[in-house]
Amino acid sequence: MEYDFKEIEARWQKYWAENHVFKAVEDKSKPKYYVLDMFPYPSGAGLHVGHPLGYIASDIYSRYKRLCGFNVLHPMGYDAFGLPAEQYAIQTGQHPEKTTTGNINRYRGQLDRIGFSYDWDREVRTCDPAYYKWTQWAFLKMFGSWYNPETDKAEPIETLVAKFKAEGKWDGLSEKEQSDLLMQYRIAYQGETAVNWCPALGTVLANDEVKEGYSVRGGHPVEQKKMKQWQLRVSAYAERLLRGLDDLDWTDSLKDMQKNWIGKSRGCEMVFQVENGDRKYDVTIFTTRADTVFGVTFLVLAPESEWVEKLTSPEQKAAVEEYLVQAKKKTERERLAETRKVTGVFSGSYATNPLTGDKVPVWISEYVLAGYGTGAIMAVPAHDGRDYAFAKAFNLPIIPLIEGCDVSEQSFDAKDGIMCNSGFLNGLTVKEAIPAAIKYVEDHGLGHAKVNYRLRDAIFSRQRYWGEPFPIYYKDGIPMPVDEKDLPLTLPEIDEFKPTETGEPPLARAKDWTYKGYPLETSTMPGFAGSSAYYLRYMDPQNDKALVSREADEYWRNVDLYIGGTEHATGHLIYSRFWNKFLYDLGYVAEQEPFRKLINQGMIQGRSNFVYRIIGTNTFVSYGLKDKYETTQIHVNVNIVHNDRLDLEAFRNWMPDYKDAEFILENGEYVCGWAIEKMSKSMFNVVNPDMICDTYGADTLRLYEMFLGPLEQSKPWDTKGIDGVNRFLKRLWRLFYERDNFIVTDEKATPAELKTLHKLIGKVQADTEAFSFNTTVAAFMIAMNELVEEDCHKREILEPLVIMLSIYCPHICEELYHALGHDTSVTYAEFPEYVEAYTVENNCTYPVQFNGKMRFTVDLPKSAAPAEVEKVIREMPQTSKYVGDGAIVKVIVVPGKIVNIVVKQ
RNA sequence: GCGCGGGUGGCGGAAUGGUAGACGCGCUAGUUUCAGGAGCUAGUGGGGUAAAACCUGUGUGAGUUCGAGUCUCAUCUCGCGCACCA
Repeated sequence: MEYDFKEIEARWQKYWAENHVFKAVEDKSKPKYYVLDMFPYPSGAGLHVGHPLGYIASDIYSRYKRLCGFNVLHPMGYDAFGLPAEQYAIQTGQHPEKTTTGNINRYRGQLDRIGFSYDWDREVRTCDPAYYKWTQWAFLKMFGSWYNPETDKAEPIETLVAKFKAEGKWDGLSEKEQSDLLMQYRIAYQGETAVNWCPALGTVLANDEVKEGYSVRGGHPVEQKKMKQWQLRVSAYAERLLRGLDDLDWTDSLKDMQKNWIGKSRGCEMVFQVENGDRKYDVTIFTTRADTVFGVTFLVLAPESEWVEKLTSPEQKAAVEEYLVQAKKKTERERLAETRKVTGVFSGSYATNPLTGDKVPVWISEYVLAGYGTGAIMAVPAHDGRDYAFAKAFNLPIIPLIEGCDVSEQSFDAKDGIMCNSGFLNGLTVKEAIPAAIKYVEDHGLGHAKVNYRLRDAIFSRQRYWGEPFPIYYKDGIPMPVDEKDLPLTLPEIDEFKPTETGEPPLARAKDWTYKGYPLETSTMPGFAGSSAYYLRYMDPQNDKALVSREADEYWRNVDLYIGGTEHATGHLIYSRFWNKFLYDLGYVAEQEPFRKLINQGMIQGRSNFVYRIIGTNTFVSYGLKDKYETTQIHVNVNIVHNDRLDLEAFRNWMPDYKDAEFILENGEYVCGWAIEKMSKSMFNVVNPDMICDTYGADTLRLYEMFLGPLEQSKPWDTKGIDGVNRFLKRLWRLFYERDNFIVTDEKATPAELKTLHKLIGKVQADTEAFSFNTTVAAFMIAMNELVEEDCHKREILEPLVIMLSIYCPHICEELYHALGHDTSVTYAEFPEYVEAYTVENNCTYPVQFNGKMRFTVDLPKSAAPAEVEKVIREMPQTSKYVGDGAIVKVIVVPGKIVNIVVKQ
């Protein structure tokens, strides 16, 4: 009987589905384990071989945990709202729901072939009204809540109203005024800010959706624009999001990314009095270097700062306005490109240094950001590189404040040295001077210590169709929440998916888009809305009374292992944590943090192949000979290349242009060049998992993806290496079958066979728990080589082997497990127990004393020549003069030969 | 500029401070087969030898150690993230 993977895989996949083998049911008698993949956006291109990498890893771990006796929750779903389906809809008129459903079905088909152990009964789709009901529900909760700084958590807005009433600030306000007041406190609020506007997409974008001035999706230019938008008060959670990282089992690099994004900085706000003619204003600045206040030689305002208008003198008005116009015209991209170019304009007014009484000019410059701190800074050119560049460009004074520093060429930014020219701070180190200066400022009522965060509130509106509608309507212009009982507020049908002629979002096209006779909000929610709490929904996906029931939530709690790409570090992974903390504050979920352990799988890159066409001909020259000709390098479809050898016939048939291609061969073959590039259609290097499943089977695919290298590393896909793991499975099969005969016996295993097995058990256990899947696969191969060598066909060895291997190759192992006489799925088997005694059985440990003080333990195989060992021990005192009392000496011996002496304290 | 990871054969990659290159691909030779993008056996870092011995070897340079791919410092280089955040 041959290893017929196609038949085997199809049969067991059907069996698993029909018997709901992977169904997760709350079971308080078992410990839970929640393994989650970042659910995919179902794009039109389908899966390539890089996508399932993380899914395979999480599946292996899920199956491992099941064998270890855990009740495993391992669900899957789709992040189904999003721009590409909508862009496609605009071009073709095809409803996004239709394309999305089509893509989901295609994804499901591809996923099913790989043999994942998902509980598909728990599938969620973010575009399903039964699902986005709870996205809208969470939004309503955020709209109806505020962040109470005293209790340091979110609370219902009613507690704030009560507070206002008690303070006499509420009664007497009009309905509009009350709404406006509360809007400044709500967790989900509407506010006017500078947003990333993408004209090509016709929508605003969040900070993490923009990269280097272009939209992440589509790569269209993005500009800054002031607009009224829905926002989430993520910034209120900055400190908790930062502190929460400490308890998480995430990589340091990912934590650093989040820390960086949150951007906490401790400093001090200080008030400078500014005179514009005879009018006086108090301008507050933010600085982390309060100690340098004696070196302030000017102030700088952000161009968008509200102070600009008030502090511009009549004489400078024209110049300032000219500058503002110039600054506004620039796109975000141009600003970035001119990062080091210094621009600015004098406002005409002067500020008084609160410590020295000196008068310094107030300038306006782009290098100060309106959105951070107070939008105004005190400039200390001697000790800040940016201020220095500005001072040099506009010829402003530079006062050094640290003994012995040289500021003739560049500023001295380091935070060390002794202060000088600084009044009462003279003689202190910088590290002493900072708190001393802040204390002085506070004591004299000139300002106060202040912590700032770079984390901004999340822009939550999108001017698009294919997203969750906001459950908000406008009563005489006042935003009002839709009643909870009327959720979900489903997306209306519209005839076209473009914005309206007047530039309104597509929802404005909907007929009767009203609630209680009032107009509804026409924006929709962004992509991250639906993905922020999906892990909670999996716990209780059919519940129509709550996002998740208390019972389900208290059993599953949070995700124990989350696997996904690093691209979500500052988007989804921040928003989800925020969302979860908010729900925690209101008592809806049991855990503060959603994802306990997180692993970022690396990208699988493509391996492109090239052919070399001699210029002006249709002749292609083999790689080794190409330097003798003038050639152009052309991408060739990797699927018609094997081991870098071109299939000439397939090449001629590939494209009409190559029908009559001629070849210059080396050794009778056409050798292609190659390079590692991103896997993409345009480079003809996309490898489809379906194709691998057809040729080699899902078990081989799973094994090979893990074997490629460490999970977290990026690595190239190279189909040619797959033969090795495929061979491994064929050899496994041959341990069970010889032709049509089942050859497994009940014979007792030999010590050598037991050693092979238990070495493997130990390695599989340790490496799987450490997520080192590539070395685990290698361990299986080593064991296989030994078993083939030993010609072992014994149940005692093969059964535990099959159980362990089933986490990697479930289909073939299910088949073999049943062949061994079992009638339940291998999923319900137990992970074999590791017995150390079997693996050290061949070694001897000799404790040795020297001079009655030292003890040597000599650990060596039996086969080592005793005379040789004795000699070493005798000679040791001479060769090991460094050995102290109580040291343990270990002699490492390979058969017959002493290799090294180890000393351990 | 700041922060975080990496540099090991022809390739992907292994190595609790202790035989560097596991395992796999590729390659070489042999063998088997009607055939194969098939199976089996042996070899495979470089130099050296008939074969051994031997020499050399983990980006570069120092250091710690009886012993360093691994630890420390410096340096070069690649990748990623943030980026006028005061």
